[in-house]
Amino acid sequence: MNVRTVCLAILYDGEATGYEIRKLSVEGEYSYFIDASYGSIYPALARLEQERLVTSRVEVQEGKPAKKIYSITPAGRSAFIQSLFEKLGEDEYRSEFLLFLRFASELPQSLVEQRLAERIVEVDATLADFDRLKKEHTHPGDAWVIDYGRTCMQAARDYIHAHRGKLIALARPDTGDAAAAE
Amino acid sequence: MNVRTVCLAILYDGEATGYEIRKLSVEGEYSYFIDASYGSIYPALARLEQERLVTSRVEVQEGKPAKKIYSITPAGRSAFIQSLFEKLGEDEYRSEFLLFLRFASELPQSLVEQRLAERIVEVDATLADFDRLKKEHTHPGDAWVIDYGRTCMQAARDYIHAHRGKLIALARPDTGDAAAAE
DNA sequence: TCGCACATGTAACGTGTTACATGATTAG
DNA sequence: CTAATCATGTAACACGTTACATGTGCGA
Repeated sequence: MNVRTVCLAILYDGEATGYEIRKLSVEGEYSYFIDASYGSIYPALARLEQERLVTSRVEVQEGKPAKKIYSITPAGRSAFIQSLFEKLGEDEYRSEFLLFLRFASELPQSLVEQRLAERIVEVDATLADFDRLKKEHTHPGDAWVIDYGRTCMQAARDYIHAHRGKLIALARPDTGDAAAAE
Repeated sequence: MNVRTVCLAILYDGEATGYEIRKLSVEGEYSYFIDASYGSIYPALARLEQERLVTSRVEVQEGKPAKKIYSITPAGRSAFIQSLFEKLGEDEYRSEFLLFLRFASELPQSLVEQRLAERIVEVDATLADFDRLKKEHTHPGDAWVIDYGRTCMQAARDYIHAHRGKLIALARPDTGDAAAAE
């Protein structure tokens, strides 16, 4: 899933500027799909405009920089939907956190304990964010997808909570200093 | 989490060749962390050797190409563990499947139904793979991490199974042809 | 005999990030 | 007065993938 596709998906639901798309992709509902920067969004939108899949109009504002508002064209809509018919890319999950936990036996107990506690707090925050998102959702499929994410997150949270003791027991008892390597 | 770090993690548990590392990262237990190709692994190993974090020896074989077996050095071990003390990168999850489902209302019922069914089969295969992995695991933290993955996958599977009807109901009734794009 | 498994490596290419350039307004 | 928000865009860089180059032995 590239920035291009995400731009089309966002514009499918309504107009937006590059600035807004970036915000959605970092903080909004799309942050669970991608995390795009300006350096990728602006060129992607320019290319989509060249290909006539989106159009733009400039809105001058007083006190603020001019906005370039993008809209999806009928061709853009059908290209996007068409892409959903084609073979989808595989889901991918990358977790440095899990790599860290895998090496719990080589790490100090206090660090493992701290990271597990932090993670529970983070997951709870994400769970709360899902609730906010659910209130704001516009798309009919949104609620389903948000609840899917919610269910997985909740399972992760419960697992960590229930089994963290086992991992902490595996870790190296603290020695006062933080020498754990070797 | 880059290829470099994954190479160190794999070599932490024992010697391996670039060829084997790639296999582990694509089919093996590391495939849940990364999916690296030769084009990234060989240069990464060469660089790690330059930095003295790994060493290599060549093993000539009859009938097969010579192997270059890499081992981690004490400096490599401590550099890797040290990296786990530093702030970890965030987990990331990218799913074209969820993007697809979000647009269920724009897609034909039969396609949505098919993709959901396929996904259940895939998740079941992954679940079975976790069981295989658990039998083969060497690391003490492995079992915990595998069960974590298992728990999340199981929750995803159950959710899809229980709620798929809702999404299918949202989709466009089939018309015979596959015209769903506006 | 066709293609896969073994095995290493490079070059071209794609895609995205970070940092830079620019600049007014507003909230603390 | 300082930092953040709004707003667009480019250039340098990092990192990874795909395809190419090379070659043997084995099973279907």
